[in-house]
Amino acid sequence: MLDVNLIRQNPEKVKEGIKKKNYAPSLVDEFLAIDEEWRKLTEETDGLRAQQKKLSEERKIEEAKALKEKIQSLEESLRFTEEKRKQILNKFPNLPFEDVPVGKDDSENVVLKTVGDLPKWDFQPKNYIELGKNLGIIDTETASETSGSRFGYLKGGAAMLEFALVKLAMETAMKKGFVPVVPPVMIKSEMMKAMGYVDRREDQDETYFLEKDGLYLVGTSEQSIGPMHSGEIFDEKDLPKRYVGFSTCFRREAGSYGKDTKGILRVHQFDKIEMFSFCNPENSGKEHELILGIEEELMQALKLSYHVLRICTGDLGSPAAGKYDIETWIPSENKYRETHSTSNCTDFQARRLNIKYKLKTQNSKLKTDYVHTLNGTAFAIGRILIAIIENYQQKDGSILVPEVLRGYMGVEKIS
RNA sequence: GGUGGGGUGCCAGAGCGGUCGAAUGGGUCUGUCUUGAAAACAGAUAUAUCUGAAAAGGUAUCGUGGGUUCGAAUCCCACCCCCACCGCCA
Repeated sequence: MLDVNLIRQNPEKVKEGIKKKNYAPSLVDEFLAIDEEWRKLTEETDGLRAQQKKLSEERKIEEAKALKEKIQSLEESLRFTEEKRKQILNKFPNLPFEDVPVGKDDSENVVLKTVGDLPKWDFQPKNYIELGKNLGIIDTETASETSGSRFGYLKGGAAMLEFALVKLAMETAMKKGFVPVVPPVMIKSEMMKAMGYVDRREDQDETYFLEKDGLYLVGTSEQSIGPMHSGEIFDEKDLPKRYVGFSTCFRREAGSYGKDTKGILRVHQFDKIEMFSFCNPENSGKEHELILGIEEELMQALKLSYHVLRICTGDLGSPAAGKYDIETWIPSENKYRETHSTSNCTDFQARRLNIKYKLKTQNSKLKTDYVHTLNGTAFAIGRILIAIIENYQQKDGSILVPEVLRGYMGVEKIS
């Protein structure tokens, strides 16, 4: 949610910001109009209520009675207007930081740096689907029988790789003060809304909703970690609050028919380790760098080639003000593909979740302000598995286990 | 799934139709006292929103949403959540 006062006082700036994110600037005018109406109604209703209260206290029951109907009808239109106002306000995306490159979509993201060498082979490398099938560690055919398209079984070495990756990611993040969490994967709709993922039709189509229970399946553990502190006020000294969550993630992939239909790159269900941080607004820039740093550390530990992208305004998504992606080299596609993403959502989610912190002002008075929230992928299992399998393949079709994972795996090779 | 109990401010806990934004205790903060601290004493201590330059004032908030009433923390309805026990279950 955006700060109402920002829209009122700085409509041009807000227009400019949302336009960069491909939202219609007219949203601002729409809001200002309804806001004006809402204020008028509020003032009127409050005045009448004050009158009624006074009469009531003086036991002028008849006179108070006369006001009742008027107030009730005013309250009704106030409720209606309020609801509409809220709806419009919720349509606003977070504003991008000034230094985010302006662009219409993912084609205009900017490569910040490229790290690691591309693998070289003296044989014809295979893609992970073939490798995984031959080794019997990835099975999408059986999965399509049991569950339909875009599902997969990870077996044997692939399953063991997952657990090794989880352990590595958890341990790495824990060293930086992240508390490990296994969160619920079903959350209430109000929490999903607060995280800013179901405001628009397109977003709704992406999530699974359990009608009978009124619960959403999370698309990332960010959605259930954010609400952990909903309604809380932190002491300044308790920030940052860092979590690293492991959870299964569910995505309908409704808008991606025909895209990446084979294999496990784009599936309805995968496991992911996700970092999440609640922090002092002053430090959110630094915190973002920290999270990106951990992602890179993990990539370097796996010795995979990757590059870091600064995501442009048009590709940011609703809650983020700034975002980096890491794309990892996928030999069979001869290109880098997205494996990690980290966003600074500033106070956008905190406003709706109502998460604040107490700070001392200069004259040592206490006041509260919203925290900033950030999230970032440690490992998205399916995708990082693909990268490992392809980049570490051997001539005989076996997969060398990356050195850092051998201790967890107990083997050097998957064959 | 069943039965019973319950959700009140930072915490504990009273209130069960008006004078209640809410007793009392604890905590926290400020001041007095003190070389310093403790103790004692005095005072302060919610949030949101509207009007206003400000001072100030209005309104709303006792799990959530409706309703009854001139008036609701208090009565009614629905929902959510928590606790205990029973059943089922990894």
